[in-house]
Amino acid sequence: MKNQLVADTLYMIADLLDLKGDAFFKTRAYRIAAQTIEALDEDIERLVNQGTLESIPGIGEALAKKITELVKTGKLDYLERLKKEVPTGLIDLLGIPGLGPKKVAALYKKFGITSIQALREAASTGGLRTLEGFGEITERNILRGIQLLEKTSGRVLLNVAYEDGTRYLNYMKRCKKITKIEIAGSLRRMKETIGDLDILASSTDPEAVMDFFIQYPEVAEVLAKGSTKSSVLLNDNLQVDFRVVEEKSYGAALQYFTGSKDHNVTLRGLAARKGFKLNEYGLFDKTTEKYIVGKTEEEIYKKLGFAYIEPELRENRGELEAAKKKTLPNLVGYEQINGDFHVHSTWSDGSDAIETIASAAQHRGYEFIGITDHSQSLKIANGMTEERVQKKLDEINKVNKKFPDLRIFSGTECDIKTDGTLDYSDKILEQFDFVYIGIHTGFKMDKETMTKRIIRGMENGQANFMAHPTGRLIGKRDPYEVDIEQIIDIAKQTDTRLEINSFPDRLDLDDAHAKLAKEHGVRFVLGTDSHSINHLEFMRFGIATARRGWLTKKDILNTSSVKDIEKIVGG
DNA sequence: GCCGTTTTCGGCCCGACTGTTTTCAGTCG
Ligand SMILES: Nc1nc2c(ncn2[C@H]2C[C@H](O)[C@@H](COP(=O)(O)OP(=O)(O)OP(=O)(O)O)O2)c(=O)[nH]1
Ligand SMILES: [Mg+2]
Ligand SMILES: [Mg+2]
Ligand SMILES: [Zn+2]
Repeated sequence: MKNQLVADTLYMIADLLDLKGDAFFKTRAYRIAAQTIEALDEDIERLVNQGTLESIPGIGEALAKKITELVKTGKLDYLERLKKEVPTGLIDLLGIPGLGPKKVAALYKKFGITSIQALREAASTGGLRTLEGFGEITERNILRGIQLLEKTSGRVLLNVAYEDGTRYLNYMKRCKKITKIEIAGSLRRMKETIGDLDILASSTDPEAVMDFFIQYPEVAEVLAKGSTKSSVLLNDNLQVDFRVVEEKSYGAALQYFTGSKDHNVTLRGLAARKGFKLNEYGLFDKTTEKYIVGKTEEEIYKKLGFAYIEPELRENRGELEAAKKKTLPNLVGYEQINGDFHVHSTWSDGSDAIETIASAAQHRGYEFIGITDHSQSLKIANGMTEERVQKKLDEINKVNKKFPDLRIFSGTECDIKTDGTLDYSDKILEQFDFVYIGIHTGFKMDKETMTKRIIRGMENGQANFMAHPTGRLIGKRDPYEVDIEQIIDIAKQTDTRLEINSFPDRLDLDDAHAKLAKEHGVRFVLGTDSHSINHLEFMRFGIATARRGWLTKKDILNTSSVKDIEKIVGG
């Protein structure tokens, strides 16, 4: 797929045009198109060949022409000419916090600075202050910005941000001046990675609350501090943005601060067309400026003609249209999960015994737990030989008797070998209550071979669930090459449920693929892939991913009763 | 550059904090 290449090229053009000082709305159009293409399920090459690029919102005649040239020739004349005008090194400088296109362009025009190294030298020798709009403090801030850029690690996994956020919130709740407080931003939307934490509070004494906010012991640096808004950097380099408003604005502020940005921009645009003004202080009459509502999110969406939209859906992926038509799905709830299908025990590479896992599962209020150890060829993970399988089944029977209120399902995470056959004979597979199949070795295959391999696995007849269907590890490993649309079709045909693996660095299927699969009639299971009982809590991130994929209770087997699950597996 | 049940031209979300400025531009949320 060339989608990412096309998107990256459009982002680059947008940056270069910004640096050139081109019209803001033009560069925004490039970014919107880039974003749309990045999120596209379809192969852009197909659209190019069909000549249907312009059917994509945000792509018109001019962009379609450029994209077509890029996809067909691998080059884009327009970009080559731009690069001659604007050095691409300037794009790196845009990554420095506090520096935008105007300042970077000024630095280039006046001093010929095109690299971070050159900028650092100029700033540290006091060489920038002669430039209009630049002073001593600007020089210091630039040096600090370069340091921040170099040490900051980018985005963090959802669970890391979740823990940081929970700790900060617990600290803030000790502030007596706060009447309401909660997490907003991408963490409230439960996105798979988080760029920074966003926290909202209401108070009649914002200054006192701001002081309390920056007193948090984990704060390494205060980046900005005002009466309604402050930002800090934590010791672990995560940034935290904090806003304080009055209670009558709390709902409007929560709506604003939860985002996403695209959702907000679209919603505000629609509000304006109806004669309103929407900002973080409330919904106002555009002409009289009169406050209409703002205390709760619900009343804002309602006044604008929308059903309430759950935070996980606010990505401008069609939720506003659905909310208008009142066709939003009733999302699966965080409390509706009765158990976990994917847990490793000491029989393979898990660190806890089956009985320990059972006890932890019961403690979580689960009605069932599925023990899924690795299959025989996965020796590196202590995969189980067929003889050991028998012993493990015996143990599960015994432990089941000790836990009358918990059903322990005997499962397996059976490897799909490179030729698409499964790692156990049918005779063995039949003895498990359920069978997960998955790819664990031989990731580097061409798309067609990998797709055939997985399809053969699903068509085996013994497979119930497909584990982590794309094999990605967020920030560490790209998904293997696979035709996900074909996998989805065959999953539907063979009644193989696709997993939403809930381990934070997997979240696989991801939200967008889950949505796509659901639209094709596929059903799902959630599994944490726990290798220790401490991982069982990752279930919430799998549920979040399911919600972000517009899934409902009935899409997910884990919400069923043990009796109903037994009709499908383990029967 | 895109887009259209008020428009094919003229809009395109709206506001806080900072530094350098004497009234605001730039950057960021
Ligand atoms: N209306 C409006 N709201 C914005 C804009 N930029 C950000 N916001 C709102 C929506 C965002 O979710 C929220 C927090 O901003 P962040 O930059 O932290 O983004 P977010 O948390 O969504 O993603 P992140 O994981 O932090 O990158 O502020 C904007 O340009 N306009
Ligand atoms: Mg954020
Ligand atoms: Mg933020
Ligand atoms: Zn596993």
